[in-house]
Amino acid sequence: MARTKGSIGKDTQAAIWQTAKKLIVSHGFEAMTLRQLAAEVGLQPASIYRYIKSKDELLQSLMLEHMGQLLTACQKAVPRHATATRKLEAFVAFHIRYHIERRTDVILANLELRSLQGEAHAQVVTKRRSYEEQLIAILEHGRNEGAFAINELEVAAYAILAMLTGVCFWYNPKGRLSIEEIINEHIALVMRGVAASK
Amino acid sequence: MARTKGSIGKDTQAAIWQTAKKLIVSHGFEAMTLRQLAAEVGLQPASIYRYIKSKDELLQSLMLEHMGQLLTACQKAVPRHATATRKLEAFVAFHIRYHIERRTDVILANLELRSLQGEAHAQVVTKRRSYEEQLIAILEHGRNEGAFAINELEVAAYAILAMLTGVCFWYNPKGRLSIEEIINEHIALVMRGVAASK
DNA sequence: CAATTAAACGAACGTACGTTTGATTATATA
DNA sequence: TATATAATCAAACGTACGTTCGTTTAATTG
Repeated sequence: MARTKGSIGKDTQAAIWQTAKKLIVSHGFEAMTLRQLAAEVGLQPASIYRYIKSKDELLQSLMLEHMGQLLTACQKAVPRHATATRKLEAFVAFHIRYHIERRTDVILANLELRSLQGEAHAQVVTKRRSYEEQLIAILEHGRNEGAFAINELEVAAYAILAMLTGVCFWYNPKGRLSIEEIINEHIALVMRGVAASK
Repeated sequence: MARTKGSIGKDTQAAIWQTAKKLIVSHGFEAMTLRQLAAEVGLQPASIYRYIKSKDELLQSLMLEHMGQLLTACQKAVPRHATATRKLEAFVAFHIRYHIERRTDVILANLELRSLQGEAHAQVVTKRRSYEEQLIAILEHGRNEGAFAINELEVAAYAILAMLTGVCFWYNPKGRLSIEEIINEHIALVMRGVAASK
């Protein structure tokens, strides 16, 4: 056989990416083989190479794309002119919702950074830092306003991000709690955690 | 060559375990090769098999040992008869200190669970659950006392654990903050986050 | 000091991986 | 409808992996 009936490059490309994400998250990047990926997509191993340059480049694409989208989505979701309290609430809600809806991408980006090398690794780290700085800026704004009581902005930011991202690892779509309920619980924890006593 | 001068099994065993942890954390379990491990320890690949039954069994040993020690250490560190507030403070302090001091083990246990299979996987998950339940019990105690205001015990527990464990991933021994300072920041965040308003 | 055990070695095995090459069939274009 | 292009295949390459085997040397024991 060669070209198969009904085969369209765009669809195959999408299937490869989606399947790759799933396999990487469940087995790890190193443990996933291109043969396994090809088999799940319904191709021969060699055919993958019409769509990727190498296995490493596949991981790079997946991670850089995810980080880029996360940054732009965040900038849209958090209001630029508002109180720090409102900004922080918006940030928490955005982060949890975005991360739950793209759990696969998030887990991948968090667990496979060490499999990334060279230029791409540096780029991902830089983008992650940009994202962290958006939260740090909000916390600083709140401290200047007198609304937040925080000694160490960076520690607080890391703590909050770890807490929120952690949802990805236990969230169950069939579970008792809706995304909104989960968001509200976390908003309560975070806002009380940073709020200045009155 | 064969047996080398001054070679002692106990030392080699320890070197293998320690080096394995380091390599697994930095490259991932699947990416670490036994040849690499042997080379760093100063052995031929075959010699590793005097100390392990297989690569998989090595990971199992490392993870089960870590989880077991974590559980017993926790039970010693958190007072059995005290207010929920004191218990929670003790738990936060213990968790951060223990996790920072054994960052390698912790990162390994958190990132490589998916490389574990069968019986060992189930055992690790069970032990992790036991640990989570210790925190849940403290939170429930505090809610019954009226000291904590928490709607969802489990969500709060997961959130707190994620936040505290996150320290392992950014802590820098040469950084500006001491372990005590980091612990205090987190105690502040957590205690205010869960405290009932008076 | 002889015999036994402990701790390593060197060489090899089969397997599976990422990747390359060139041919083959389906769709799009003119 | 003839031609060009897109999408896949089958087969193979070299490499590196986990692991096994039998041997060799160092330390321990009686």
